[in-house]
Amino acid sequence: MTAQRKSRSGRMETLTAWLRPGWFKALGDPNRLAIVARLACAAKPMTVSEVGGCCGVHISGVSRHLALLRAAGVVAAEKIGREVRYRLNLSDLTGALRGLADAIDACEPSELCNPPREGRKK
Amino acid sequence: MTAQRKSRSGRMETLTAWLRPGWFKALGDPNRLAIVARLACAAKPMTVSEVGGCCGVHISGVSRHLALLRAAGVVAAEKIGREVRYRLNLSDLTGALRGLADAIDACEPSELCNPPREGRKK
DNA sequence: TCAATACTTGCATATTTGCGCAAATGTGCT
DNA sequence: AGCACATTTGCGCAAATATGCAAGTATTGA
Repeated sequence: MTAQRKSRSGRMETLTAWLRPGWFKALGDPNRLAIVARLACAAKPMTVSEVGGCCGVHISGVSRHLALLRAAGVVAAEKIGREVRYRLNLSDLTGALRGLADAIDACEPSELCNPPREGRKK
Repeated sequence: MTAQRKSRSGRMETLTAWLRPGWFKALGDPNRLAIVARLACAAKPMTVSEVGGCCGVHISGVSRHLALLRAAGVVAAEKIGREVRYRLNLSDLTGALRGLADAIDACEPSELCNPPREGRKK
């Protein structure tokens, strides 16, 4: 059993569980961040076309960005008729941020933190 | 004056101030995350060679990763003799994570969140 | 049924990125 | 000075990524 302890927000966590490259990678693009920002301030879920207005990218690119954010768990999608409404995964997102912060604080100089593997081939 | 309010952690913040692509990009690589994890659990600052053990990458690659993390403000470096000791920017890191979480929570459906520009040309 | 609308996906292209190797730089030691 | 060790940097390559355009798939409405 690895050393863990109650965090500020009352969860148990291990650092590496929060260190997901794909998650950060999803947020590591200016246009995707613009999309996230746009969704964060939206009163309600937005369609792809609506979201598209926030960055000067072709609608197909926006669609791809949203798909990627969805795959990373940053946003959620719901298909309604011929349109798809995207919204920020609010609690997951803030939960991940605070969880990671807590995990870093709670990190003891003993647990060997092994790298998450997910990236390129070599 | 844009709408802001005291956050859970007592700071004032705007969402876009925390949404820095370069920061997420720095953390969006498996090997760099491994490095971060390694440094997080380290009792004291580590040299490049020491850090290198945590991921199967040539030492020059590790050096580059650390330089990138440093440029992003994730780690700090101190040159001591012929070696360079890297450590996690602990408070900055957790502060950014919680600050962003707070900013997202505090985000009102009114402030237009304009995209941070930093990425590729077009 | 037909056309318009909303979104996704295949493809080609340009750019970025991660990597190893070798050379360069910097520092300590004898 | 001469040498070993630590780190950085130039270079080239292969893989990944972002993007636009065009074609494909649904779905709505006339």
